[in-house]
Parts: sequence; C-alpha cells; structure tokens
Amino acid sequence: MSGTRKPAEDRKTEIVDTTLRLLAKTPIEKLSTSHIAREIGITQAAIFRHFPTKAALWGAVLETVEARAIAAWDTATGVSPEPMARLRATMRAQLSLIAECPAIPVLIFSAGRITAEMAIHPIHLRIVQGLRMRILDPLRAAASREISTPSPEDGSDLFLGLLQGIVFRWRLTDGGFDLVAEGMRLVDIQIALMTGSTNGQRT
Amino acid sequence: MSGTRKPAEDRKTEIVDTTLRLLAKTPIEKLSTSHIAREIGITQAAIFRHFPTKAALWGAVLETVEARAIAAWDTATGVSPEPMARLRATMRAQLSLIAECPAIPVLIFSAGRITAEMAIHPIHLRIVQGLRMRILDPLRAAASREISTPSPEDGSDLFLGLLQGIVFRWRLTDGGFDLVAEGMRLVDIQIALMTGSTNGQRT
DNA sequence: TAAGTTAGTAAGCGATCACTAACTAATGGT
DNA sequence: ACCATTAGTTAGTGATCGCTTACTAACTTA
Repeated sequence: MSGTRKPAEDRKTEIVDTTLRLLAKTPIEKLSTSHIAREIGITQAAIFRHFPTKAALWGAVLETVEARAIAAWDTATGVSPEPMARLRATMRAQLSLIAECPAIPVLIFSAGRITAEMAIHPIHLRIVQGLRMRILDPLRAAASREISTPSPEDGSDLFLGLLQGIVFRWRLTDGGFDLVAEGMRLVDIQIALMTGSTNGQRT
Repeated sequence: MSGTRKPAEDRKTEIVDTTLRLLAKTPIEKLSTSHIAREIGITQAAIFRHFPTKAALWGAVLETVEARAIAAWDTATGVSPEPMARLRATMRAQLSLIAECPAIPVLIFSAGRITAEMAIHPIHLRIVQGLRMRILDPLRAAASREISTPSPEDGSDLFLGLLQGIVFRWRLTDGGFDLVAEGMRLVDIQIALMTGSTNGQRT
C-alpha cells in the first residue's frame, strides 16, 4: 500500500508545515512525534530519518516562522517611504501573519522554556528583536517631527505591547474577533495619541 | 526518616505553594507530580491523596493566584479616590505581584499549552477579566474629563497590552531589569499621552 | 484502651514519550 | 535491466507520565 515516497527535502518541509498546522490546535506538550507522523501518514520513526532529535524539529519550525516573518516585514517596509505608513504596514503585516498562522503566538508565548528551549531560545530572541527593529526604525525616522511625547524606544515598547496584548486576547477568546481589524484600530488610536492628531474623534 | 505528618489543609496549601515556586524555574510541561512530591519530601502518590487529579491541582494553583491577585488589586484600589491614581496603583500592584511571583506569567502565557487546559480556562478568563475591570473602571471615571482620545475600553486594552508586553520582555531577558520601575515608567508615558499633559518632556 | 479515621508509603499499572536498530522496497543513474 | 542509494517500515528500547491498589503508622475519640 502506501506508495508515495517523497524526496527528503519535500518531506522535511511537509513535517515542519504539518507541525505548524497542528500547533494551532494542539497544546504544545501534547504535540508528539507520533501525532505529527499520524497526520502526515507515515510512521513515527520516519520523523527521525529527517530530524536527528525533536529539538532539531522545533528549531526548523522556528526558522521557518522566522523566514515567513521576515518576508512579511520586508514587503510591508517597501510599501511607502512615509515613516508612519511603514509603521502601520509593519503592524498590519504582523497581525496578518499571526491571523493566518496561529501557531506563531503559541511558539512566541511559550518563550519560557519548553524542553527544547535551549535550541529554540536564540532563534526566538532573533525574531522578537527583528520585529522591534522594524517598529523602532520608523519611529526614529518620525522622531521630533510627527511624534510628540515618547522616545522611539519607549514608543516601540508600547506598540509591541499593543501587539502582544491583542494577540493574547484573540487567543483567549479563541479567535472570536477580527485580529487585523481590531488590531489596526488600536494601532491607529495609539498613533493618533502619539502624533497628537485629533483623528476625527470627539473632544 | 519522614516523620512529620501534616493536617490535610496545611499539606494541600504546601503542595500548591511548592508548585507555584517550582513553576518559576521549571518548564510547565516538566513539572510532574513526582517533581513536586520530591521537593516537598513526600511520595508522589501522596499528592493524589489531596488532589483527585493533576488537573485539580492546576485548578487549585490558579485559584490561589486569583485570590492573591484580587487581594493586591483591592488594596491598590483603596489607595485614592482619584481615578488616575487608582489606575496607577492597580498597574503597580499587578507589576509587583508578578515580580514577586514569576509563576503567574508562566501560567498566564501558557494559555492553551497545558493538558489540563479545560479545567483551567474558566479561572484563567476570570482573572484576566478581573484585571480588565479594575483598569476599565478608573478610565470610565476619568472619561470626558481628563482623558482625551480613546474610549475607556480601548484605553484599557492599551494598558493591558502594555502590561503583557513588558512582562513578556521581562521574561525574555530572564528578569534583566526592574519590572515595576520600567513598567511604571511606560504607564506614566501612556497616561501622559492620554491626558495630553506634556509630562515635563522636551518638545 | 480499643476502634475508627487519616496521612502516608511501596509497588506497580497501562499509556505514552523520544529515540534506535534491523530490515525492505521504491527511486534514479548508468 | 541492474543495482546502489535512501525513504520508509517493523519492532522494539528505557524512561517517565498520571494514577491506583494494598497496606501501615499515627492521631483522635468513645
């Protein structure tokens, strides 16, 4: 039976993709190699022909996430030369990325040590630092021009918090609202607060 | 050896407290009943004399956290009748609580990561909703008086995000900065943005 | 002091975990 | 058409998980 044997490269990405997909629905501690293999339709042992350890699989998953994130950020950055437009595009890109790959926050919020944490932590740090830079950059460019009160660093912390907060709430409510729409609404509010524009609101 | 037999009530709270303490250093998936029992100095089976299942233990842990949080929030609320002072006190209380009980964010961020999630989720929701109310309340009281732009609901989302963001960063850097001090700095910045006060900054 | 309750232990249950060794069969180059 | 390579299987390993059973020592109380 069975039949289809895939080249290692294809199977490897299939394993990673399947892991990411299952991670959106399965608690990370319950996502065993058996579970992944069963979903793909191969035996559990076959996983270990492509990854020496499970930690290596987690590493590959994180690196895939990093690559997707960087791609999304890059297209967002290229949208406009205007700093605040770039900031909005980056925030939107991150929200969209998470909306269509809910496994990302699962991995991000598990920052505090899963068993394979040692293998994962550096990649993890790199992703967060990368996003921070993409937010910090337009805030620096807009500093002492459009932005009023906070330093670019503090501003980026506020925007990062905004992201984490709404993603957290989105997960708590099990995706009960439009992450991108609600997120961008808050982003615009925060931008309005910082630029001092009245934003068409009352008062 | 052994010797000390404790009344069930005492032992029960000892198990919960030990779990909370270990949770600050141990990955949640690695925190087994054996681990907890070994730390206390009883057998693993003894855990199950006090809790019918491990999920029940997680439930008791969460309820203890809830009780501590509510106590901290209540003393914070009683500090001043001024809305913004109450808001600051609540934010400070939450930051202090987390600083001295780092297990709390481990539990909070592990939403959906644990096998016993079903038993935990309602308590979890209650805690987050409780905090949201304590933040929403002073913002409503200050609405159309001191606050300029956002609605109280959006404002509380921004403050909740601020909390989650800085706690997340604090954990990522392994407690590498003063959570309360840095957190309150951001809180004051956000308050300044909302009240429109210049806050003694340049520009 | 005898009887009952309670907190504890020792041992082991079945299930599942990550991982491995030995073998098999599909694939692709010559 | 052959044959080396290699993706995959079968069948295990020891460790550890949550949890149970059978028993015991200590405390309480009639």
